[in-house]
Amino acid sequence: MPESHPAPERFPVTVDVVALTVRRGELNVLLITRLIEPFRGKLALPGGFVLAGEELLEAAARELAEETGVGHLPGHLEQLGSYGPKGRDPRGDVLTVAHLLLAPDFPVLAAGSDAEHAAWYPVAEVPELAFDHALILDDALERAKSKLEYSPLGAAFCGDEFTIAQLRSVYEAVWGTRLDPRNFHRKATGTPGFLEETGTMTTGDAGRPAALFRLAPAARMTAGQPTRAVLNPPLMRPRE
Amino acid sequence: MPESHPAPERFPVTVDVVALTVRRGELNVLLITRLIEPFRGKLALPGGFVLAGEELLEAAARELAEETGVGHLPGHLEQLGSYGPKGRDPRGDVLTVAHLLLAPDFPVLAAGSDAEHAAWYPVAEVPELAFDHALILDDALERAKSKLEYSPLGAAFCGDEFTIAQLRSVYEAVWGTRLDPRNFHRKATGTPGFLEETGTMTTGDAGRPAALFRLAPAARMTAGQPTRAVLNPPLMRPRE
DNA sequence: CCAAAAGTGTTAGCCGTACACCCATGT
DNA sequence: ACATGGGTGTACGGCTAACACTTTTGG
Repeated sequence: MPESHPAPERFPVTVDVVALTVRRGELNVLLITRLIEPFRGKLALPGGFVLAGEELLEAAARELAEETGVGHLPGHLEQLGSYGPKGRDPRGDVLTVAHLLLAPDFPVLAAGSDAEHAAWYPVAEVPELAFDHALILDDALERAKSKLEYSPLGAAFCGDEFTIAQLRSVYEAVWGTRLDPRNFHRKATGTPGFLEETGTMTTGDAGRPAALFRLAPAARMTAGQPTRAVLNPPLMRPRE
Repeated sequence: MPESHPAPERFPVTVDVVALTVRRGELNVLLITRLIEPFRGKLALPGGFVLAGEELLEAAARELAEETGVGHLPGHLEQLGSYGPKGRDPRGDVLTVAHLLLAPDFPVLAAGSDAEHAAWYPVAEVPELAFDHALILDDALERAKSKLEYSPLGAAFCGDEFTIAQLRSVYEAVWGTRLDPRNFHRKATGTPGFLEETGTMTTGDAGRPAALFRLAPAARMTAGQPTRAVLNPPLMRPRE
């Protein structure tokens, strides 16, 4: 923290959100189509300016709500990192604090605002993005992959209750690998403090009904703060 | 990225640096004594305003140099995370981007600037800090601990050349545990792409001379960017 | 010779992987 | 009956943890 000898420069500060979900077995990211310059017509991450009196997470949650129409925070939101301020926006220096949302598939407002239109895109098919958003997306994907190894946040992609197979398909989509259903089942159910059985079963699907699980209390959020609980030993993603 | 309907708020943006080193087997952090209000007389992390045209890392490196007198970046510097802007400074909203430096023990300028005086403090004995710096320090310590598990950055605490025992003492200091010298030796030297022998040996110490190592090329920085190389399998810290 | 630290060998047990096998439902 | 997916048992291999032991220096 400095004294004020050099007049403190002030920067416009934005928040961007990399919202990830799993749809039909594929990892998807929420992108908006820019209807204004710069980068008009290009895809970009949802985001916007931090307003006076706002915390970073608040601002990210607000921008997400404004651009998708979701009523409340649909999943787990955390800070990813900050980018800039130099050379990322042709209009001038802007610092952006990127955020990562891991959420179940939620509907985005069909008719976006007058300036932007949001939709899900499979990450494997994302075209060129505006600003430095391709870099931010890369970092977000890497963060998501490692989050799944060491934290119970894979469940953030599912609803409140889910089967082991649904959870496994999340891991497979995010990591881009196939996992052995039997070993995954044993590992997920056998990790203390991770899952708890609801007692109910699925029905109507093909095959034997599956037990429904939810996150164990120790693995859930604590007072709005992301849990520090760790999966130990980790669920390891196959390396290459 | 937004259109400009709401006049974009502009924030003063600072960078703070949590500089960690290992001295005499203890993890130490660089702190400055504040000579001006607010928090006059209290300890704080070194840091200061981001200037126009600066990147975040540049600003962090500049502040570090200004407050310690080091000529060049003495170790590995990376972004930790952003804090604020609300309620962290009594003078008004300030966004700060915290950084983490892992470095060998380097001397700090005895006579600091007119406003601040920097020195190393063992992390176990850090008293109350100014602003939200205690929170930032906690996050930095946690980050440092996990960095050692998955990256070769433990070596950033050592000089260019070091013995396995010196490297082990880094792990022990950061993790606050004792490690078996024999198993650590095997693991460190046996991990492909981590260390390479210099060919020279120490001399003059008690006991058998030790071989000197340096980081293998694959584990070093690439063009100023922190390496993404990963220790796989990780060097695991004992849990509890 | 003794202490001290470096480095190697060896073993037991845990855990991840692979895969055979049984269970319970929909059609 | 059969297909489909849920769930359990089991064996092998690699890795960690624990520790006995040898090597090489300084005092």
